[in-house]
Amino acid sequence: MIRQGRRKVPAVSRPTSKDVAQEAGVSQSTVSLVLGGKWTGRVSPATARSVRSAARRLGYRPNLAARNLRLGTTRTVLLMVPTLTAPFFGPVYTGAARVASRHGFGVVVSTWSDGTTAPERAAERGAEGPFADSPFAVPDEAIDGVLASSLAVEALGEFRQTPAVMLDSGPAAPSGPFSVTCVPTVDFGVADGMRDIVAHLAALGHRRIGHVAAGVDQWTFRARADALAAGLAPLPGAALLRATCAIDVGSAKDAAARLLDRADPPTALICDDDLIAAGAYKAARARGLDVPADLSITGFDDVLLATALEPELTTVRLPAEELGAQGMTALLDLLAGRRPAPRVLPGELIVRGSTAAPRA
Amino acid sequence: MIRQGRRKVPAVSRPTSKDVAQEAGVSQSTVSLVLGGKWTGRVSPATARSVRSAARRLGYRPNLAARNLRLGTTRTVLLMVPTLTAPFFGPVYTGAARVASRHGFGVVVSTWSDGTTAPERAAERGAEGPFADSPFAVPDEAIDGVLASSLAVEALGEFRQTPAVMLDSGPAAPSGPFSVTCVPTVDFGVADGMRDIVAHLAALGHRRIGHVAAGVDQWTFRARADALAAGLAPLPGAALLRATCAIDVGSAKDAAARLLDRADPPTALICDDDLIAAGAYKAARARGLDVPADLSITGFDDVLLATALEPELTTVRLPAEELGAQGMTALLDLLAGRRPAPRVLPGELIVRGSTAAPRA
DNA sequence: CTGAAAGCGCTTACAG
DNA sequence: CTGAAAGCGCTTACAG
Repeated sequence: MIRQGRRKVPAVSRPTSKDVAQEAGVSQSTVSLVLGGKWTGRVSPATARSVRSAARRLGYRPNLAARNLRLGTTRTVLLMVPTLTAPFFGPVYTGAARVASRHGFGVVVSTWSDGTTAPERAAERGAEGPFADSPFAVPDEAIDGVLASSLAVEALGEFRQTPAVMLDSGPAAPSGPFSVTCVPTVDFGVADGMRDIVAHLAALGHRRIGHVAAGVDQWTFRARADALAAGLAPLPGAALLRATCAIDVGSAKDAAARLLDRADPPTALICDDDLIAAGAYKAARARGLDVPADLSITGFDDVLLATALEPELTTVRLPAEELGAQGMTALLDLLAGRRPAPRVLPGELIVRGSTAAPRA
Repeated sequence: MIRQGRRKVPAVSRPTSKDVAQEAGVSQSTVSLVLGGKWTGRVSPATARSVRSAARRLGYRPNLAARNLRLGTTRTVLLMVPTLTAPFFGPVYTGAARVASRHGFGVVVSTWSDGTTAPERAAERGAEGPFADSPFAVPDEAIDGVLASSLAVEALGEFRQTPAVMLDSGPAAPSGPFSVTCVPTVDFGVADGMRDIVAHLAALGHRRIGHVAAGVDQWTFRARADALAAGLAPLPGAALLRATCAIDVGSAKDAAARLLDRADPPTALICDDDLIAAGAYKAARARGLDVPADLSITGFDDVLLATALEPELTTVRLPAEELGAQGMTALLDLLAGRRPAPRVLPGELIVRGSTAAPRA
């Protein structure tokens, strides 16, 4: 009986394929063939039946570690996202896990801004487990591929050998150890979404626009800023004011306040994220400004919060769950030796109650 | 070279402990001893050094499948939660993953209400992978233990052999295949939290109280209802009205509306969840009621949404991340052969802007 | 149609 | 202080 330092061996050990073979009166190979679904033409139907019933009787489940060792595959994929505490990435996980499970793959997730930083983690793990020098909770040998949110570009260096797909990182090469051609991407059409927002606001009559921007140097936010500037440029008399903040309600409130407290405040606030929009609502309310009568506000993402706010938020819906699903599909393609084409998921402008014509 | 149906073998295979041994001019056993940290007194410091540097030079990472097979352990734990799309469980995961990673354990998560039901999943997996008859994305052989949200009680039957810890399921026996004594629990002090809410509202002068209750038959919600009734009972002239809903904003809005549209509407609404409170805000606004002047509203959980609402929500903070962390600590204790005592995490009343004295 | 055997990469008694 | 060997439970040529 194996006995590891801190762990008791289960009272009764689980049946193996050898046990099933014995029970069915056949060899281990036959059991493997039948249970692995590769028996047709090689094992008689009667034998197959008896193997199956023996397996059921014994409650046999194959040992995955053994299979993985033999096959050199783990059927596990790593999802790297900044956090699971904020609203956006839960659905990304859900979508990814859905398609993974459909193909017999599991998903483990690694986050790096949930309180602990990567280096701290490395130290923590090193303190206890051997070989624990990866900054991530999941060692790279345990996975077949990685699905990484764009923020993870540098971290990807860790997994140089591992097939990867980048999420929302833009069509250009991430500035890491990778070239364009080797990392497939799935992106949102954020530029189109921003153009739709600008067009919507312009049609309502807004000309002085404030941009409450996420202070994160990332393709997805640069693309938003660029599209906003481009969309506003042709409008006669248009002005663009910008304030930058972290992606949280408090920081966003402050940034919005800076814009609203100007001598010439904007009549509309375009926010890079729904969370930022929530902060903008607060800044408006604190100044007695009615949304949307005194101030129009827009968001990005369409997370649950967007419809919980009052009035409900006009925003661009980014299909987060679909991002996870498409990303996983691309990764599975890659693992199967195919070359997935870059994909773009269109954002959709959802007009709700937070936008209206500016006061005359 | 191994070659599996759908997967290419990596161009250059990863170095094994045998390669390291050769590079360092020692045996495989010595490599294992050194890298496993069990060498002191058994291997000379000089040899240890040379093994380490050989490992570094080759970029050696141990093969986890092999280690798991040998040790009969996976150092992986399954977290079963209803969803990762709603706000509460992200932090639970974060807390669990944090302590797990500190002990060299990984966490995989399994959700069952994210669109797909368990039986559907089983069918899906069966369609592709062999042996895929578990309803969960993670087969039970691949894990050492499970951390399960109370909603998962029936699902736990799947993992009869596996050490488990229940989260927020109450101190009594879950009505599944387990008895009290065999499943450790970590619970929230929801009854105390509810008592605090009632006391707070009563002190403000409220007597007609509406309970917008989650229509889920679960210990945590039954405990809230019981504590509410118990807290109100001694108050002279107190009345309790109840409406039931699903835990989403739309359903909650309808339930709150039913209470507010009565001839004798309540002056305060106690909601079982912050999401439900958001629905109550909407029902109030739709009727032109000011919160908190015309109607006080309280929530439960203190998710991000609570401070995004306007006015900010008075609620009971349930330390979700701590639940995950404590649960994982208990599970790790269990795996180490210890008997973790049941734990209760106190909720804390956070008074914000959504509660005030009723109108005279 | 079926079985005996090799081997995936580790860890750990055991023998020197 | 160090090495040779067994064995974890699978899958897959290979031989009958």
